[in-house]
Amino acid sequence: MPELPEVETVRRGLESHVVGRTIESVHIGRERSVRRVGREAVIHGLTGAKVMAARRRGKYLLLDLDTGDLVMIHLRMSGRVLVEPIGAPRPPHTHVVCRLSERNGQHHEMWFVDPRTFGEVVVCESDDVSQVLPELDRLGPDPIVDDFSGEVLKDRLNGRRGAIKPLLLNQHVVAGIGNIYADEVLHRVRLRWNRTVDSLSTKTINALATAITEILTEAIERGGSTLEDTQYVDIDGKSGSFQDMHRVYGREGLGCLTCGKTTIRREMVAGRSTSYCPRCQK
DNA sequence: AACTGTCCCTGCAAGC
DNA sequence: TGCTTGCAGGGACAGT
Repeated sequence: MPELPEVETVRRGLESHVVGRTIESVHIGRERSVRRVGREAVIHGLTGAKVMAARRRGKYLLLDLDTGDLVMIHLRMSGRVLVEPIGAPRPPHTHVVCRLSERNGQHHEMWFVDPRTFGEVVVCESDDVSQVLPELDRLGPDPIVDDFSGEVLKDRLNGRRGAIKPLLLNQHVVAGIGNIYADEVLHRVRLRWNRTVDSLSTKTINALATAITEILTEAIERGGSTLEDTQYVDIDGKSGSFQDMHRVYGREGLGCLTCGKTTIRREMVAGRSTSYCPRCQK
């Protein structure tokens, strides 16, 4: 599933392949992918616009256009952004196609591909961002692009109750962590998913913040995690390799790589599968 | 205000 | 073999 490291990998691809180019034409194959503002607004907003920058906050990709408009792309569960030469066969579920201006004698298309159609593409005027994309204003700090530390995390957890894992998944607390990295972070800090916030010492919260930054950074360096089912790939269609470093996620029934003395257990927590080592994580 | 459960959607794997 | 069922999951939303 695309989480912060996967989205960051896509952002870097956009930076090298799309920033500086003009979108010459747009085709929308499925209305649902542009449901928020509609087909006409996306076509009108993108056509003829030059992409000036590719940014990211949490799992949200943001493209600044020379027209002053902003593009938001969210991959949700199964979205992909691909850049391929004109004429390359489009995969099933290619819902948005942008023809890019020539570079080094080559024309390319940027595709938004999304089998499960939870993802979306939004285009709006910069002045209207808060109105069209109110969730951006509610995001917690991004551990990579914003200042982030144990102090910041403690502040974000202040006033919140309950189990730590759902809070790590809450984008209002910290932006960018999803199910895979929540489980991996908790394992590194040796915390069970159900540990309550009020049971965590300052020292533990500091360690949690450090693990968040470290794991996300390591995952970015490896191009994110590509799982068997959703087949996340980067903008060139290449897989990530951080899945090889997972110590709990997707390892149910396998031996714990940390203690080597028991097997990884999995249970459903708030509708999400949760993997942990019952010996290492207390 | 902040928590929990439900829903959106498709592809795939497991089970009968 | 071919169907049905369950699972994967981010985030908006409704209900508490």
